[in-house]
Amino acid sequence: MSTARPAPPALPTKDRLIHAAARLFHTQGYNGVGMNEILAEAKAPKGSLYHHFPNGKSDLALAAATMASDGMLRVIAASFAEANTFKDGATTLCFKLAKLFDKSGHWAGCPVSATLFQDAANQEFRAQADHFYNGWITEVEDHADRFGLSREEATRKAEHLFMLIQGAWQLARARHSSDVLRNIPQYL
Amino acid sequence: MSTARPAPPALPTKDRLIHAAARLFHTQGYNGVGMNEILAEAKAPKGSLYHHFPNGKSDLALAAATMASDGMLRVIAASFAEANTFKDGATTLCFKLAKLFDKSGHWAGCPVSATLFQDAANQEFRAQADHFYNGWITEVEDHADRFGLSREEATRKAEHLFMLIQGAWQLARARHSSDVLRNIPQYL
DNA sequence: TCTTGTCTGGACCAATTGGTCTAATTGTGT
DNA sequence: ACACAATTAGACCAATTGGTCCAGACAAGA
Repeated sequence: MSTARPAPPALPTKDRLIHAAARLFHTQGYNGVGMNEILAEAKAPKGSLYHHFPNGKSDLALAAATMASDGMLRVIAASFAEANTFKDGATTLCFKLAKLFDKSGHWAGCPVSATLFQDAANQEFRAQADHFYNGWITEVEDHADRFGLSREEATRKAEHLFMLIQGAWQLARARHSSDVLRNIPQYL
Repeated sequence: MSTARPAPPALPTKDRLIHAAARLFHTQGYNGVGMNEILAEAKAPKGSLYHHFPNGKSDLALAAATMASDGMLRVIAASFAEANTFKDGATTLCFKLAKLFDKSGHWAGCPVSATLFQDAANQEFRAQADHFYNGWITEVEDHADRFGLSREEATRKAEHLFMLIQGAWQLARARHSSDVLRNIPQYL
């Protein structure tokens, strides 16, 4: 048939690289992933990588973390969009994250810390991580505002939720189970 | 003076290796540390390392994590030992950890996850991390018992504290500040 | 003193790391 | 058809990785 095309990669090379890097980094950590591994996963040659990301691995890490952070913002928005109370939104968020964790094979870590918490010397990575985290907290805060909470109370609740999720996620990895994520709402 | 001795390394080689590995791992992560770096830090030759730790890097990581976990158990015990309420003990613990975080240059991560959360394939590491985390939680639980809480309530409170500390620690790294750790008690 | 086992020192190794470079190919506007 | 940039392909590189190996230093018991 004339429709037997070689099935083009669907995504442009640059995006395939970012997606491959994001997946590998947040599963194995920045230092646990080699360029060759990323290249193989993205089915791209070395030349393309250093064409799109002149600074190599670190550029790629920043791009991957940015994409992951944007995704998290969307999950947060979707969770709170149709909620009637803060706790409702937070509960939905926890369940959505638990599902994502399960889909990753009960292993993936926080995409931001796994990708950007490299070593004490890399201040650029640290600053970016701070920026992403604050973005998530602000997003939750803004939704909390909608429920009539004061700004202080909104900040307090948003940071509390952030900590619980990060902490539960860590425990979930160790236990290979997302139960602890689903149990978060009892602490709110 | 006759006391100008060459100052022997004070600690036996094996312990120097464990200490060096522990410090480097929980600052740069398992994959961010090379054997040469550990050897240099511990001032030990390669032969000694593979004599004391026949399985090399992974043996060393397990030993380092074990030492770090024992240290954490002692910090927990010290915090709750002279406390009159659960919240008192938890507060002391948070302040002690904040101090440790500051001493590390506002950067060190959780010694267990930084050392043992390598990749999905390494089940031995994951199981050990689970074991250490449960040890910490049980330690807190036992102290909660002392204050007359039911077993369910003790477990609930201990896990809650664990999550808050882990999450706050993550945020503290990104922000380069231990404030968030000292603020934990307001959520208890 | 001689021996036996523990520990140290470091040369050496194959494999992999992140990265460079250039030649070819592909796409686009004229 | 042509020119010109954007992209791809992959050979190649120095440096580093975790690990092996063995000759010798050292200590303790006989």
